[in-house]
Amino acid sequence: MTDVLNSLAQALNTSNNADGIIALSQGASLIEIPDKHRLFASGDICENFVLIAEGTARVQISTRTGREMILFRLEAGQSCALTTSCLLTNSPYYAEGIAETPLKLVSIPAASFRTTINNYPKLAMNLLENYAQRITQLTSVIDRLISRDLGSELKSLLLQKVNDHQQIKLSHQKIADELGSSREVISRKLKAMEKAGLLKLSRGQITLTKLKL
Amino acid sequence: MTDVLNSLAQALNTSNNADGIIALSQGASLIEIPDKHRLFASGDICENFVLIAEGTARVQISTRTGREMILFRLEAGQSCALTTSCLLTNSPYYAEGIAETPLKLVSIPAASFRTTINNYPKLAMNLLENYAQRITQLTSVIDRLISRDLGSELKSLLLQKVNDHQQIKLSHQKIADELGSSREVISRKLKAMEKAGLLKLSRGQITLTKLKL
DNA sequence: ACTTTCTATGTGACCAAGTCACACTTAATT
DNA sequence: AATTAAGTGTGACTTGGTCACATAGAAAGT
Repeated sequence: MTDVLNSLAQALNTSNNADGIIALSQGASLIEIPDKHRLFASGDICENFVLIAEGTARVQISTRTGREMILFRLEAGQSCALTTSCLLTNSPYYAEGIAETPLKLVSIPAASFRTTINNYPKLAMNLLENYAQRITQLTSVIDRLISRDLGSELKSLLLQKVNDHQQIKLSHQKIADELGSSREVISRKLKAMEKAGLLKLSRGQITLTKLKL
Repeated sequence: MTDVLNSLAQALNTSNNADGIIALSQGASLIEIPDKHRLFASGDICENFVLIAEGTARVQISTRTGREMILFRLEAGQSCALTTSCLLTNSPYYAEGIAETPLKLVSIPAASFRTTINNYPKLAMNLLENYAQRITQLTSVIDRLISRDLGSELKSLLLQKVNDHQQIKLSHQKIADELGSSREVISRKLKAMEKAGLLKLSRGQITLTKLKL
């Protein structure tokens, strides 16, 4: 149980709010999740409030045809806005959550969550700030989707993911998933950029030669 | 000032939390806005927390080429999630807000907002529930965008907007704006549906004949 | 080393939707 | 009646997504 408390304190950044932590911890449990595990799927009903104590996860949405798009990532100390949203509106998930590393989660049953949040403003504030971030991120995703300028989206993703040796170690499929596009389209765009001398392609890796923002 | 308090109480649904209302009202003001007025534009910095006391507004995003897409609408008693989000993350608006009727707004300067929200959990809870709704709506917008099945989107919009006489009184441009599409595309889709005998087109109005969900 | 089996990539054909440019039509105004 | 503005129609073109494959490279087993 000390683990749970520590994780909570660390995650919520509220060492000075022991009451809140104790209250929260009634019914709370610490869960360990392996890498790549699916935390929730589209259509699932949300039954627990979840806070990430350790690791990172991604939240993505996908189409019938198997195309995916990453909405945002969650780091330690963050709660999933979708989860809270589903709890508060009693609606099912629209998206799915996947562990990108092994995770430690603090899980609190919906019932305890609803009562606790009323008593502990710090938690509410933490959630609010979290929401604020997500709203901004979601709006920017929409902005990207509606603009449909895949070329520049691709460029900035490459620049964002490039390592110290001018390399990007991602398959075309992973890139497509990040951008909500399809593998073939990304392959073609990259091929064109290679022909233009901006980069060099090899299996599972892209090496930038001239590409600047 | 009584007006402000009444609006606040009504909007927040917190008649039993007079303290909060009074605290909030320090620096708060009641603003009247005419129909069609632009409340904020993309790139604006947010300086006030805003709560709708009366009327409705829409929040939309637009591209360079002039295409628009409605993200969600705000009714009386709701705060704009984008506004709160911008306040909390200190980031500019990504979208714009337009009055769809004459509005009465309660406006609270950013400074008062930040301090007040810590003291009044009810307000935080109200905002949280609001956020929860917006997250759901934004996610569903993304879902629609990524699926790109304009045909069925169009159908359900028509069914949603149809009046008692099987008519929809919207220009093709307005429909395109709701769906984030372009006028020409909507015109063509509608034309095709007319040829298929599902509806009848006339200037500024569509009459459904056979269309069912 | 060789074969099987993944996973990653390349490519053509086709389709859906957005963009551009412009014509045409109906309604409102002067 | 003439003019203006708003709404609609349409062709040509472009981008991006889908489908159906072919090919290539890596990894693992025999």
